[in-house]
Amino acid sequence: MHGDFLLGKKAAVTGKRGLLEDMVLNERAQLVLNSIIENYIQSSEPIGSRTLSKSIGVTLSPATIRNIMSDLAELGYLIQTHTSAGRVPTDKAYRFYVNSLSTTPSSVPEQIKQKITLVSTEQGMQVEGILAEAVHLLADLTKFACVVSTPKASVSRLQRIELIKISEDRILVILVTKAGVVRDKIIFVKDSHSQDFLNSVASFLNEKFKNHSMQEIREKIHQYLVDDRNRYHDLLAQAVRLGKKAFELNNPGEMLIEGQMNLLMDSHFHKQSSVRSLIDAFNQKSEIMKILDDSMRQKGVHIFIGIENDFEQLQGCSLIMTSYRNNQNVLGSIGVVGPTSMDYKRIISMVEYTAKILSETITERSYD
Amino acid sequence: MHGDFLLGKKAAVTGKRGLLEDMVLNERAQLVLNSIIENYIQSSEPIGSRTLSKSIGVTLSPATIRNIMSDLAELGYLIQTHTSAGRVPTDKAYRFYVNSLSTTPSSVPEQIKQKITLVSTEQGMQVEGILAEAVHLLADLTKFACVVSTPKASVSRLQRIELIKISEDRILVILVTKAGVVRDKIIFVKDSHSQDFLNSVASFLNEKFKNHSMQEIREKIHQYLVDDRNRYHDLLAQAVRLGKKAFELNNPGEMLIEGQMNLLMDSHFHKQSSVRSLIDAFNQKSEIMKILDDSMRQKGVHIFIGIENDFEQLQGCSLIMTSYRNNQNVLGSIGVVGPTSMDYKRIISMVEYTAKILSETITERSYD
DNA sequence: TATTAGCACTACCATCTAATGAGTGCTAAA
DNA sequence: TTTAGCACTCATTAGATGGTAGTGCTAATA
Repeated sequence: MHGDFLLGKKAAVTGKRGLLEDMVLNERAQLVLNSIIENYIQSSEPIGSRTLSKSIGVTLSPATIRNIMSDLAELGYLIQTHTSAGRVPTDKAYRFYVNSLSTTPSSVPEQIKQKITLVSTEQGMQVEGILAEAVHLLADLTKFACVVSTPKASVSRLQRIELIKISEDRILVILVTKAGVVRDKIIFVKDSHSQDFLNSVASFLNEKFKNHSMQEIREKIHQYLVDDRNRYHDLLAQAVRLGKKAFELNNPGEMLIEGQMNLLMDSHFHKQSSVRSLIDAFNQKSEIMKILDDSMRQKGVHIFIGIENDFEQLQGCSLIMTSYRNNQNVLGSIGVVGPTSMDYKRIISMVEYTAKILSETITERSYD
Repeated sequence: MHGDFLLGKKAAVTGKRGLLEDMVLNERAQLVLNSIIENYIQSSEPIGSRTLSKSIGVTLSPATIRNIMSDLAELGYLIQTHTSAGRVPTDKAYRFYVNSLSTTPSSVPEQIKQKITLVSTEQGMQVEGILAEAVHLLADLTKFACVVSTPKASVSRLQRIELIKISEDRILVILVTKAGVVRDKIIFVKDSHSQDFLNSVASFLNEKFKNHSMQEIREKIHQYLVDDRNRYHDLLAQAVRLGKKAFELNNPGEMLIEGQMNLLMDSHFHKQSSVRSLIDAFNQKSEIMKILDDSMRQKGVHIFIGIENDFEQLQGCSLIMTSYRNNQNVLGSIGVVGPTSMDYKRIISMVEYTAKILSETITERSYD
């Protein structure tokens, strides 16, 4: 088998070719591969041996490069669109590239830093407005599609609850969280309550639960409910009953998408007929929401390259996701959806920095 | 000058060719023109005389039709993409077509009626959620882009105001309108107030202004401010001062857009390089907002065909807009953005019917 | 033994050509 | 007034061609 000589010392020593975790590309192969990837990211065109032999730093003849490329192809890092075309990186290659990037954290160019500022905060805007601005900004800078999830109410702590009588059987619940998010919903009740009574209930709930997380509150209410002692106390009993409904989480979580049109303009998607599947992808918000939720739970930037996406319709894309937070909690996540051949270095740094600024802005805004 | 014979009796009698309002196309010309338009709407391809002579009901030879077409072209109803191509309707032709449609109000096919139902109302969703569903539905049915403006706070009447202390200098204002819209914003104050005090102020404002429109409230507050008598009453004075800030309208009004991607898929925009300008159009939300606002003030369906749009970037599109309302007020508007060659009959009826259902749903939801 | 030069081969791409066909305008006949 | 006939136009398509950028393989070289 050819290709063996690309493997680093470890593999050479062990000689076991099947053990992939022990196999490392040798230095020259890495150089060639990275060079191909970076060239391709720039030009979006298949890279040939001659082109590469010029652009690469080291002097290697086209023929040598051809040998290396041939082996890299055999290992699954490169493919050819047709026999006489140059080579194009595979998802596996991008993964390799991105992994090698992550060792050296990229710095954001000062020029871009200046562009990433959020002004909405000055206009008395609420969290949602700030998120809208952030995602718009990111879409504008990257020229890809960007998504952001709105803060999960469940992780945030209660600032205040209001109960407003709408009709005999409807009550408007307004929840204000410490993170600066205002959520409202209608609950339906069997017995009519006066607004005065609702005020008492609300002030009871406020007193009892202020600064507690929604999760905690739900648990405490559950405890109250199973606890017999409270039955004789009418206000308490009603408060708990209403509170249960009020704090039930039933909003599936929302997200903002911006710059979908950018993607459709992108030549990578334009050429392929994958446009349709992209559109479908963005219409199925629940799937994208799932990805955003996942990357909320992890630290740092999270990257999904092509086939790595669980969501099939996005397997032609790469996703770069990260979370944002206030000083207390991780609130949600923000990220970019673009072609697999995106400029990872640049985009990662932009997403990272935008999330940082967003976190700072929202922290400022928090009600603590 | 040829073409004269197409003009109806009126014009023939007066003989004045310059007076366009007196000039009417004769019956046969109308038949041909409408036939061309309907054919083109279906096929999206230039219509030739032979094709038309077959599809048209009356027996007219291709040659005759050619003569008529030639004259219609001269009058500005048709153009050719190149000398030996069939004819394509102009914006003027669509305007003629749409005007002739409006005399016979179109009925919505039962099949489509069934599809236009809003389910979000069952899940305790608020107005914004219902709007989101409506616009999504419309985009899905029409396969074009759809927009809807959220209810203007100013036209709606106050249900309740809440003031929540956030920090020493920030107060969260929550406005609940009768239309079922909850709006929140932060106001900044110089002097710190206790939450108790804010509660008093809020209950004063609620008592004083409940059921009044925001517009009225602003006027009344203005009166209070210029009225000297109130200076001695501290609570009142503070309430008015805070109320002024709280009721200041500073939200530019929001809108939801859905199905932009549909447009980019549409062959009409794909062929032309007008895609870029479309993207720009949707990024400049203020312009679209203006159109939505305008059509809020008028009754019935409002149609803008191509060049008729004031907003230059949309001059390659047609817009079909109408307003929605609760039982008290017109709240906002909803509509479709599509190619000028859209199936007006179908789309108009869909927009009309969706707005009707939306109005009914929101009326049900209103807090009266 | 690793590298390189040379060569035959492949497939895409832009350009050109010719044929096709749908359409027009014009004129003369019905 | 309508229609048939004819010459003409122009977009589209299919083949043909040369150029180019790439490959793989082999033999020579360091």
